[in-house]
Amino acid sequence: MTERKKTNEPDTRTRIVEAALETLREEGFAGTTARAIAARGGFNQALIFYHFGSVAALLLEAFRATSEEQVAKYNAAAAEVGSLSDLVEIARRLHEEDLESGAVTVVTQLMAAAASDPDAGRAMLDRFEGWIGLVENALRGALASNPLAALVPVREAGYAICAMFLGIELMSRLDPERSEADQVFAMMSAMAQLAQELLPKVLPES
Amino acid sequence: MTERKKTNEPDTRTRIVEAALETLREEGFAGTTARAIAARGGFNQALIFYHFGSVAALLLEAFRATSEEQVAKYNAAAAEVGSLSDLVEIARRLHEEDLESGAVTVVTQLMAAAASDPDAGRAMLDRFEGWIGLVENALRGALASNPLAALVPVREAGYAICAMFLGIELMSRLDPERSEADQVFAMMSAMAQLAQELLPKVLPES
DNA sequence: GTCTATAGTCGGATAGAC
DNA sequence: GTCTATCCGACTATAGAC
Repeated sequence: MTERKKTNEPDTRTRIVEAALETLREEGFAGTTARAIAARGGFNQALIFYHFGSVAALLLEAFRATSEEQVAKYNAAAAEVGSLSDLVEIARRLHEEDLESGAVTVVTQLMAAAASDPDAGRAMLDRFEGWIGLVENALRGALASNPLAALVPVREAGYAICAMFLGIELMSRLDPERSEADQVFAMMSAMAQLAQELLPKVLPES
Repeated sequence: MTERKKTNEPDTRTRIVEAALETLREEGFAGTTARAIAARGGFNQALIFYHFGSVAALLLEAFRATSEEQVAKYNAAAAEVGSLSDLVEIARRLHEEDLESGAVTVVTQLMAAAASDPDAGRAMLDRFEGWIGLVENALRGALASNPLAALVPVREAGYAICAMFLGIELMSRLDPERSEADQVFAMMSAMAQLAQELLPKVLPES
């Protein structure tokens, strides 16, 4: 990795990665060309090939960077999860922040694009493992004081929750004004509340 | 609509729509060009523009066609749903059939592509309403004999289930060999079973 | 490391013959 | 309705000056 100077200016690689993410978010995968990225970031198109070799390699690196950043950010929050309600609340907050940052939108765009390229698909899945693990951890915390813990396979549930989150993001972006994500999170919050109240009555402590 | 001849040969519009869906499934959105569609279907590229005006218009029409077909097909099954377990089983079957047909993969590809085009996004969302309604109906059937019915808002739950399904499809396509969809459906089946056994004990009949 | 310029390819779309 | 031929713009990627 290149040394970071003590200036406020990010180095070129970082600027390129950030412009790539921004383009992916605003223009979608199909609109994320070397020219579009360079125009958005205000640098020369040829720099992308000098620094990353190809647009595809840049996008993979950009996904790695944003995944690491986001997972680190939410892992702290996940460690504090003590109930299903907490878990829903984190998900809600992540969604809300994504309306601005588009970090998850970037994931759905890259996943859809990688669906027809086995190598890219495998690479994406490897990197997405961090997200699933994040949810698994949060889920373990959420179930710690719940008799349901013995009955819910955390891996599968984490996978399913990630899937739902991606799907909500995909649908919400189609027409943000008609997004029903808020109501969905409210519903899940109510369900979590219900599960916490009712389950102890019917399940014995393990 | 053009009259259907009494031959086994589908008319040209149909052939084009089918080639477009096949291309979308095999090559992804980025690879779905007029030339690729024509090559796959064995017809002339110019026919796409003669019959549909543009590639984008063709894809929208293709989505309409496949959605209507799939929703009609599964609406019959949805009407028979009498429990949460039935609902999970339908979802599992749809997923299994999608491994072959790719009908849902097409939806995720078109949704991701439409994310950066507000007009296309709204059109996609309108047409996706049929899928949400399908799940809503199945859910009503699943909850009919369950005290949970009074507590679960069917619209939100239907939306969430659709989202999860799309997400599972998106993730599964990245590397079909590493797909965890089967385990996820098994987990949901167990949860449905559990809900059916336990909830009546703790919720009064409404 | 960053720039300009350009080669080479592929895409949407149309004109016009049949 | 279907074909051939083609225009033209946009793309990735590279060569080479600075």
